[in-house]
Amino acid sequence: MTTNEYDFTAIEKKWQTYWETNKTFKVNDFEAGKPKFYCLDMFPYPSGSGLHVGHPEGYTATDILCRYKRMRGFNVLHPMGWDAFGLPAEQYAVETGTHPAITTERNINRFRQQIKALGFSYDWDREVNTTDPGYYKWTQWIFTQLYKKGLAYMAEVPVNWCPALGTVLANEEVIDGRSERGNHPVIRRPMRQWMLRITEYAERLLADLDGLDWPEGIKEMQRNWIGKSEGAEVDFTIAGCDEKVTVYTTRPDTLFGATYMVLAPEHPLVTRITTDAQRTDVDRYREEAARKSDMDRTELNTEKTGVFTGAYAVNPVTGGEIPIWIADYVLISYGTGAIMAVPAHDTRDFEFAQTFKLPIVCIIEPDADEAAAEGVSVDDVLAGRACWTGNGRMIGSANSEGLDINGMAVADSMRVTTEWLAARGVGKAAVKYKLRDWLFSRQRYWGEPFPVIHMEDGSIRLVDDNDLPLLLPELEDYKPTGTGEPPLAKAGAWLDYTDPVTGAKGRRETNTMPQWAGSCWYYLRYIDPRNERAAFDTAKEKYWMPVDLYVGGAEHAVLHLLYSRFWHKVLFDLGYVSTPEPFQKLVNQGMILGLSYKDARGALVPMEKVEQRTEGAFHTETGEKLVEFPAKMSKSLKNVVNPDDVIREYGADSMRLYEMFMGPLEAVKPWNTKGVEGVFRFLKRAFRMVVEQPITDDPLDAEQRRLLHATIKKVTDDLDAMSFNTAISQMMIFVNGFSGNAKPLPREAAETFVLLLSPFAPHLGEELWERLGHDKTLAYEPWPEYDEEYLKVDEVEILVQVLGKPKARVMMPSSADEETMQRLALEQDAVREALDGKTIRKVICVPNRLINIVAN
RNA sequence: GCCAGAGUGGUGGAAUGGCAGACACAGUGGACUUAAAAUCCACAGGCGGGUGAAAUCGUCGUGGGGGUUCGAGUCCCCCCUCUGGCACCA
Repeated sequence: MTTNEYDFTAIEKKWQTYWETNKTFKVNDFEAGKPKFYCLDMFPYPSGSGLHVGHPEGYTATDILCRYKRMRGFNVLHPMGWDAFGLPAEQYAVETGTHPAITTERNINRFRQQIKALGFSYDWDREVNTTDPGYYKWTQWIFTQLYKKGLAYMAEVPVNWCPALGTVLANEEVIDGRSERGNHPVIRRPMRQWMLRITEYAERLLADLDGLDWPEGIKEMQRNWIGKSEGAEVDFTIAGCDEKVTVYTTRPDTLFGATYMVLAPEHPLVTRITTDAQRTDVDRYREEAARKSDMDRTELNTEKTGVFTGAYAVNPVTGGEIPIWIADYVLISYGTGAIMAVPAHDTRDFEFAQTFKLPIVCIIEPDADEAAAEGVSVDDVLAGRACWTGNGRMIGSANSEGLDINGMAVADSMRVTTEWLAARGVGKAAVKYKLRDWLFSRQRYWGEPFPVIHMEDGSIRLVDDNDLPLLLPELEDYKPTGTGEPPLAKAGAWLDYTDPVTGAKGRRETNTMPQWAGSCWYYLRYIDPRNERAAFDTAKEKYWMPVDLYVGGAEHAVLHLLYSRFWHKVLFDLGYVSTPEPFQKLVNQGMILGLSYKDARGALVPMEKVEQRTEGAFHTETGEKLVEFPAKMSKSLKNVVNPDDVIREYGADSMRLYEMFMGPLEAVKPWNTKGVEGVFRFLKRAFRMVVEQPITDDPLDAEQRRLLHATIKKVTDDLDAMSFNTAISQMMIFVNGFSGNAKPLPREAAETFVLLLSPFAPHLGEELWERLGHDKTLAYEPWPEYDEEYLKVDEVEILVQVLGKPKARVMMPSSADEETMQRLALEQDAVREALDGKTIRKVICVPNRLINIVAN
């Protein structure tokens, strides 16, 4: 076995077996005297196509950190599991007749084997699987907790129905009117569905973002998604009847400019206030709007449409009557579903008013400078010919009942108006969120069954905790029914329920939970994965939580991360978890793009049609010269890189190292297999350096010691900052310095280097450690320390600049003071020449760096 | 349209306001070899001048334009391009 070849296949197999049989990475709860470090990867959906190179990117980063933290004395929790419910397995089942449970198991086995081949230091005893009844028992239990707390309810809601998938989708799963998965058309349709009251947590989900160490961009996306706005609700009475309409506005101060009102077509008041003369038009418009999908409603946003109801509302500040219209640019689902239109100062209202010739009254005189900068004529705005949404001075905004906000600044005028309205009982300050309640049911087979029974008397009963898990029934036919009825409606006897005591009958819920359910709390199950009495032990939870580092793709910025935070807060309120937030620090790894080329038109060319010649890449058919243009890996472009191939060719350590060497973890980076060869060469050199060069016990010389300690410092600092690429560069510099034909290698340098390298290339690290004469794993060896003293050098090259231009480079003692530096600099011929005939005005000395002489 | 993030050699990328291009990839030249692979050594931003060839030298250069500074890839203002997200949310 001991050869002087870098036989990565044998080495990697040997150490993977060693770690597995010795349970090297088994982690104990409550390890005394060690700080804890909970490091979490977003667990994968085990698809049929196996791991792609994007998966190991984040996993490698966390694995390096975990190995580093162990060596720094931390008790590290680093688990892995499977997010295995979901649509692809079910669709595959429909197509091939293979039960999803079978496909899922097969895919999981493949994923596990591929992940293990990369040598990650997971504690495999803590593996979880969301489709395991022992796991989803507790997903169902959490649902019952939500229900008991009043956070789960059923409602008839207009949903995103996808006929092709035979299911409804959450708003977040619909992109431009099509399904996120599969890109099928989605239409709106009312259905009775389970909803979760995430809106009740909107304020806390927003406020608690501030304390999280997450990328600013992700936090901002969540803030935008929650979409808090502050304003006022204002009541308008309807002329000639007892009804009133409440509108929501963020600008109550513009009430004097409200010249009409618009209700969403679905607003319940529309039928009651519409006059007979207008009824035909209104009904027709409402029907059209109902048929339109969200996509149609937003796509056609160039032209405003609407219909007059024939009714009038009374403006509470002016007493004037304003016409009430309906238009689909007002959404029933936001605010109160009704707005007061201020066309002079709102672009949408302005467009609508122009289309339908409605009055436009200016009540903000634009700030002259700002208007000029925007290219807007103040006269046009004052005359109602142009819209002004910028700053200005309130005008024409006073009434005879004590409200006068003319000339006030915006903040004041809003406050005064709201107070005036509140005093008369016709308005109040209000806060609104864009966030909607979470549509939580799906018409699918492969998901967690709801632990719910619909009793014959119409009541809803939860399955008793002792009867959980409610197992998903075996079905022959899990095709969607097409009617919106879920596949579980075909489950026969499974559906029937009879109360063992009273004999009351009921039918089980046939919807299943969305894929997000299982992933909402998996990080808690890792803490105590085999607990049969509880989802997790609270003492263990208290020990491990919160997650110290969570790494995954940015595609989960709002969905998974918002849902998880919501469930966590509910569990927190119920006393089951000890922290208000689950994930203290979050890092998003960037996507890895595939190598691809585009032609002169900019069209991407599949890799099979690209021919490499010495002068570059060419199209095999047209002969056209192509330019490199990295693109998302896809089957159609034939640029997908399979980790198995890379491991076979170069080994897992090279794969790991390359993924980290490509660039910053967060950046989007193109894959280039040539780059793997580069790090592979580095590992081979490192191997030969330790194995072939004679190891001596001689002390290091000053230069060697400096390089060794500089490397410890750089690698340590870079690991703390997660700058893996520059840490690897430094190790390359180290090897460039120490390797060489038969050059003696001091033992201290060899051992230290192996320890530094081991988190990155753990198999090679262990192998070299063993060859250096150690008989047990290096996984818990103390991390090397550096000494600043050794980093110092006696002499440094100082750049001498004259007027900022480099003129000379001079070796100077590193301790040289400013006077010495200046004296030595002025001795240089080139410097004297440059200063000839000039007077020195100023000398800037940067110790150990440069000296700049300013003269004229 | 709005909100983030990013633009540096042929390529990936590096650089507490202090010599831009570390470290790699691709490339070129050389050594070893019957040959290739592997390995090792050297060169390597553009332009110009220079030379047998070099060194040396000059000059331009971090998306574009301004500014602050002795000094800007880095800080400030404006603009352009790309990527991601949101999008009639009153």
